[in-house]
Amino acid sequence: MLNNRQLADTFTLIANLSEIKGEVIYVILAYRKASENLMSLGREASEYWKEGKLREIPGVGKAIAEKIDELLTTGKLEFLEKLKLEVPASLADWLQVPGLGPKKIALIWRTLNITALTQLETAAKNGQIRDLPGMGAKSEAAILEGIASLARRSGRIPLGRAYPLAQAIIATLKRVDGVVAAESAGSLRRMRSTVGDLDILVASKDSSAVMDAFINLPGVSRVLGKGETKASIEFADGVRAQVWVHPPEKFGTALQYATGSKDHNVQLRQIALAKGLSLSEHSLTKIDPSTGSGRGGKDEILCATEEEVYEMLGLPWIPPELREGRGEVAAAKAGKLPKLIEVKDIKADLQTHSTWSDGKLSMLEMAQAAARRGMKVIAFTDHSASLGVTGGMKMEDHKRQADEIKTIQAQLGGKILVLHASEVEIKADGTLDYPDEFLATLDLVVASMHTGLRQPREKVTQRMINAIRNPHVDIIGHPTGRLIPDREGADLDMEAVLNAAAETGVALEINAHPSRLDLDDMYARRAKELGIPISINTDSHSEADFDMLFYGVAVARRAWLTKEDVINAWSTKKLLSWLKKRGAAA
DNA sequence: GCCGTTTTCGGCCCGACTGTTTTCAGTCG
Repeated sequence: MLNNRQLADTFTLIANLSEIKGEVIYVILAYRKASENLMSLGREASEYWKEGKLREIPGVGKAIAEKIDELLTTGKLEFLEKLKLEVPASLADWLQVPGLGPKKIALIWRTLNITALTQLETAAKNGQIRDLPGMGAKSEAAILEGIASLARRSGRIPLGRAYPLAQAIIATLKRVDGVVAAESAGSLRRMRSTVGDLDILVASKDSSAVMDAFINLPGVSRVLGKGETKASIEFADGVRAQVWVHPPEKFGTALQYATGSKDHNVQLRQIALAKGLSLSEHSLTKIDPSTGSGRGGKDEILCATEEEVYEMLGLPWIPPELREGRGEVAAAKAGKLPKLIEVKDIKADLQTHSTWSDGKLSMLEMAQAAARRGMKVIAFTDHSASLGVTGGMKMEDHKRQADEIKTIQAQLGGKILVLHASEVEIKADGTLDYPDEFLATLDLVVASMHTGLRQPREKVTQRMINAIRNPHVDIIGHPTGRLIPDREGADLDMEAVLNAAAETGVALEINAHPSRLDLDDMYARRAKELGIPISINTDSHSEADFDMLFYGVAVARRAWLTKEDVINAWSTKKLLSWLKKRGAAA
């Protein structure tokens, strides 16, 4: 059974090949839209399919629904096979080359009759590109550069790497004379778990000073472009960044525009149009009814802040994490935006590790570090025995750990409550690492999978559901086991997993470590719909790890979660009573 | 190919930058 990613990849391929073929652009946009929507769907499309409700998926109409049906029934798609005969599938890879688009690809392919990326490289080296109509020596060099940079780049950049880098760039740009403000934009500001490049927006009247500072940042290997308002660079490791500079009085429209997402912006522009306004990164302009076009001059409305932009459209300001075109504009219109959870709402960290397993610090040091960050509760979830590489704890070790907790609790006083817990392994055979009688003695149990993640869907799903059904388990840790950017999560039937969680009331974790961010925002949002409590934990192994919390909160915000949805934001009293009730259910 | 408080046909965001053009096409976000 194909999952959403595989379906989405299929429609992206159709879009890419169709574009090279020269299909009308709106057909291509429709396939792309369907692909994006499949990727951001909280449930498997196959579930909709079983219910005969494929067309309820946004962007899926008659034609695409039929294609999904064929793919899920037969695993193949006649339409795509025919398309590949017309346009070789390897040409789709060429689109990855920066500066190469469908038109140039079609021109080169049809004229030189080559289809492989290596052939393209050879042709460019042999000077065969420069003589094609509309091309020149520079285009040829750009293609070679593009292919080389493709080799350097390893796909999207994990947020955990992009965020600190962007903060450093912003700090540098803020020191440039004349700079009033500098902020991240794009998917980075929306806090997606991976970003394509770093987008940064600067407010200043003097754009050239900013541009100079930008292209001279340490580590810059190439300047990809530089104009009056926009410049783009590549670092030696292949990471790309671009900066926009706008005068302070236009910063609101510019930041709004640069933050996206594309979908969100399209919806805002439509609202603007309905009000007789044209929204651009520069301003809102009244549309002249006689020409249908915007006019500059006195009809221009400038917005220095984003709040003003949204206000002009009759909307409350929408937090960037929600701006994915997933219903936030309609919610804003209806006054039904959620009051999103914030870092300061988090009062408990329910997955942390100490020297009892693979943590770097003692429980006392960890508890003090957590208390310094405003935590009122910390649970030590040192690994269970079977996870040998982590120095997992044997059952008999827990007596001594419990004694140590009594001692440090006395030292810590009322500053922070220490819970005796465990991150117990969901073993490959589906059983838990400790027997139920022992689990019942712990304050809190997190159950996680670290091994056997590549098991077939049915087996790994059943294994997860076993753990969810164990009444002693309170939280499922990093449910899919994905690692960004290296490892896809287990092939879980997430709808079945979420339904089981909804039945038993177990909490699902959003692991805040930027290499995990697991659950992701789509599943976390679906979990909320099903009434499943969420737990945001840092999984800290050292003091610095506690500062990763905001990444997890960002995922929760992207999932529309409020503090009521997250057990770590509950009062200590409510949290303890929830834990007690779960114990009593056993 | 999708969609509907412009509703079953006719729209579908739009501006910046680059390289090739001598007024524009292609790419990108």
